[in-house]
Amino acid sequence: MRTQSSIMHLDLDAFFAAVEQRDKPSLRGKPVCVGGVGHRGVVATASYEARVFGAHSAMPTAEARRRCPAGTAFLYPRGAAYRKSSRVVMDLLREVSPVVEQVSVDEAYVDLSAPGTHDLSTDGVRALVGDLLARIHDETGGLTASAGVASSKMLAKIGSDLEKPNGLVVVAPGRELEVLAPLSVRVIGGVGPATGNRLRTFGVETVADLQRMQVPDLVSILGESHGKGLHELAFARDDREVVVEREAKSISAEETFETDIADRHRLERELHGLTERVAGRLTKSATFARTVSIKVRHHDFSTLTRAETLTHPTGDPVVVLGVARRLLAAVDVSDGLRLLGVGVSGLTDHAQEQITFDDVVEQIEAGQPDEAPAEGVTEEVLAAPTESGDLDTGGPQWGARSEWSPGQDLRHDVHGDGWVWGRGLGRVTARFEGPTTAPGPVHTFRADDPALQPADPPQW
DNA sequence: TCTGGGGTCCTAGGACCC
DNA sequence: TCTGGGGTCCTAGGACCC
Repeated sequence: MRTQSSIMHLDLDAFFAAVEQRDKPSLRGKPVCVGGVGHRGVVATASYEARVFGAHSAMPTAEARRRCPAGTAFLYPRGAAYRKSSRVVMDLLREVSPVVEQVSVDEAYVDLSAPGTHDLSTDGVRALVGDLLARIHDETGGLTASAGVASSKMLAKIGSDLEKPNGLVVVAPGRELEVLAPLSVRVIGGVGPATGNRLRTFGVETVADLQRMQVPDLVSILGESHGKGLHELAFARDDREVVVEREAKSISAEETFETDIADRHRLERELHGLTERVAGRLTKSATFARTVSIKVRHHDFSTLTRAETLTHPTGDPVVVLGVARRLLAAVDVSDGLRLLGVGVSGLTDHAQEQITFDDVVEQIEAGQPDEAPAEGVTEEVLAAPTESGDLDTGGPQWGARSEWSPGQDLRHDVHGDGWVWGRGLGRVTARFEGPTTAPGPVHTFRADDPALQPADPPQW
């Protein structure tokens, strides 16, 4: 904990939904849910208008559809559009201080003390961050953010949430416990539903309750690390620094299928597509992995993981696929799988160690040729067409197929720039408008109308 | 029509080594 | 025919975060 309020946490308000409303004027002031729109999808972000009806992040989209009125927009995420606005915001943060820790696409910590030139009095911080929020609004075409500034990461984060949206809370040094005590234990990072319930059975609901607990009791309830850590945080003792760069520790890809898959051949094709995505990112980041894992979810939502560690790091998609196939082969899929995933961990940026002749002999003698693909895996298999189609084209994620997806940007030869309102039965309905136009007209086309093209996100 | 996708960290047990 | 203690690596599962 610092003696000055010099750590800022910034959070963009209902980010995905706000970008959609910025780029689609007809949706401004209306309920919007962004996320998976299929029957197994969940909401990633609900606009404030949709929250009024009870929609929120992580809610099944089917449930959100039930709660929200007709005319509510349900849109696939447009990752490229979000990354573009995110970049603008992060660049603005770096103008304030070079020490910016980006936590996610819409969230970051900033060490305001790093430049050594800012006035860190409460009034000084208010002026500095107030200006920053105004600049973010102006340079992103109207997005708003909320900020908290405090003596620690924990309090800064809590502060940014207190007056959302478009809020600014500066916790003056010395006032931390006062702010913290009456709040729910759930505001503390790391206290989720399970820990919250656990604590409630011991009569602990607020941070003040938590402060009255003895460390040994907390440790017996929550375990060594969590128990001690929580006791510290309850008294606002938090020394975590703002760190600019964090190296990735794992890379993974997974997919929930529209309907469960029991067919091994189809699962193999899915595994192949997922492995391609993972290995592609491995290659792109010039890293190598030593552990390959798969993840499987059954119809009843029971989930298992299986992993295998290689003797040498690899970046070879054929090797990753070979291990993944071997792991999948040992899993019972007869009841069908709801989800399949592939991951790599034990990442190093060193090139693969040179495999010597002796190593190979050793492995063969041990009957464990783990650098070699499993039986039947060949380059040919890897080159086979995949279920997921074109990979990494910057197109929509979240299970969106190459079909038109709700929310997607498009261009029509005559009508110009617009977006997909809905599709089905070989038709696609589009609205022609953009961030700087008035709400525009709607037209319906054949889905394969040659006058219709996918387009890049618009400039606001 | 219940429950996405991409991550991090922690725990616990077994293997193995000294 | 009884059984240490510590450390590390690996696997599997679970809580949590956005």
